[in-house]
Amino acid sequence: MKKFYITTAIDYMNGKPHIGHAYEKIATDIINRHFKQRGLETFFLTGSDEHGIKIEKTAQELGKRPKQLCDENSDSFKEEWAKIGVNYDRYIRTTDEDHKEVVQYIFKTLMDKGDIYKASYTGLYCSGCESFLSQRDLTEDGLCPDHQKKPQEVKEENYFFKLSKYKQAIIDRIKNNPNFILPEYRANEVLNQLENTEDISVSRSINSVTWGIPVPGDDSQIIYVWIDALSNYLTGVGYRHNNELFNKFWPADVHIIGKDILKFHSIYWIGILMAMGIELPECIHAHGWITVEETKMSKSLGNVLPPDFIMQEFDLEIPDAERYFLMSAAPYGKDINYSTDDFKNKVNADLANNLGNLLNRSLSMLVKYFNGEITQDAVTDKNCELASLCDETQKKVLESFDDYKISEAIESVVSLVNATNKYVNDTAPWSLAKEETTLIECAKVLYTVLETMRFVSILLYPVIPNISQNIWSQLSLEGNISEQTWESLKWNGLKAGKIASKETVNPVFLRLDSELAGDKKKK
RNA sequence: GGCAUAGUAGCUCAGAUGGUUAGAGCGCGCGGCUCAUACCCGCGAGGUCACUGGUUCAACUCCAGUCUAUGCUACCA
Repeated sequence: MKKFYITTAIDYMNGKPHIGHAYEKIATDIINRHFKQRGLETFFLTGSDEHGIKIEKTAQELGKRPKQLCDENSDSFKEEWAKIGVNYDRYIRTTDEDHKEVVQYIFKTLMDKGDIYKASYTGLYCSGCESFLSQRDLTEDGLCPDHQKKPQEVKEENYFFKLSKYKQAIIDRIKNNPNFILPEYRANEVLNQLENTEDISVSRSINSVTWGIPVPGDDSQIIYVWIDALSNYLTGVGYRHNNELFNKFWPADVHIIGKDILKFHSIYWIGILMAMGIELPECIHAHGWITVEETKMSKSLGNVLPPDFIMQEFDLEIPDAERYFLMSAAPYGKDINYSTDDFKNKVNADLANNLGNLLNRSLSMLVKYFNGEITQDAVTDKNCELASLCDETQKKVLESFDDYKISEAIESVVSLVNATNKYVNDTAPWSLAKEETTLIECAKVLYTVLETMRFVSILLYPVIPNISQNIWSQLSLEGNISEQTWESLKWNGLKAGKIASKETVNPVFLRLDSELAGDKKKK
């Protein structure tokens, strides 16, 4: 069986989760669910990045121990992921024992190999922050933005990674693999940055950071958080601790990350793997930001919104609409904007009016004209127009997901739904039901529509799992929709028999009432 | 400052290798249907394809420049 290994970035635990974190996890979850449907054995890794000076400081301010802060925050991340339907296989924490071992092993191996060496480092040190600042952290006057003081030049012994040694190999890798970095235009940025790449410092003095993994054999140094963090992708699938798992899943098929950390993944991480002689990931996919009502979210603006804020705003019990909007509003990779109106319009139009109403009208007719029963002679063969459209649609969905283009996949299914609504209008089963002679035609039309709905529910399941399950149940189909694979996408999956009654037909997604939304907004 | 990407209907966006009247969805107007979640279907209005030049029989599509937005990077500091 083929495998599929997908990861998210691990989130930094010095704060609570927000919608930006959620966007990435949802995208990853959707891709993962899709590939599982294809019959691949999948592994979905997410987790938290827990070391470093900022966490140490935040914990101190709150009067907590760093580990305690991370325990609390990682719990709230996990809670949020459960709320929005993110189903991962492992939640890794960089404070996990197996991870610490892996990081030290990597560091030691590279030291032995000579790819990590000791050298002195001159940096700008702010005594207020108790840490080194880079040029770009400073204000225009060269002051520390937090303390309004000029940082001092301090010399420190550090360990360095010989990144320059792998520079050319990284450049070649990117140039020879057009899909290595997605979206493609980001690859240029990375190549640009590579031009000026030098060896990087991979440790910090214990005098500036204590919360981290010590350099093996040198307790005066702490391993740089990025080396620590990036290695999670190895630990997460059992590197050095579960060979069977590791051999099955490594290398990663795709790292889903934000555009802000592309450099670390496509340069540092690739360099380290090359130095370790470990196979490289297939693809690094960088997504854009979410803006809310055209405003960038930031802590300083105080407009950081929680992962489920859309659900909260509209009092939604399931995350489907939020997932749907975030993934269909813009192509993955670009920035997307959330606005209450856009959300309402999009979700009402696609999920309630087109998808939900289609199921509702067709099942209602089945109940009304046939007592909810599909008779054997109503089962149509696959030569009908809609059947071949279902076939085309699944091919398009497959192609879109090959390039991780979620919004494109959604669009294909939505146009199938629209075509089905048109089909119902054109064939007018309510008229066919009036004459005894055309009753069988009516039955066939309804079967065709409901069978199409079965396709739609499977195709959209990765995005809207709860709504899809609801459709699945209302069609009285057996089993759970999460177990359905691409194999189920064959015409005539819906069998003859009584599948619905007046009581079982219910809207799968109600229109968002405009007045209700208005009230909520005023709060 | 350098490099990159983008600028297409009111809004969100599609538009390989230049070639008939520039597309979709939403919104808007009109009409139809009545099975349905005031839903669905059809028709229509609406665009100097950022701007200016150029190449070409022909440019939204190629070239140059300008403006704007965004990203990466640099330096000034």
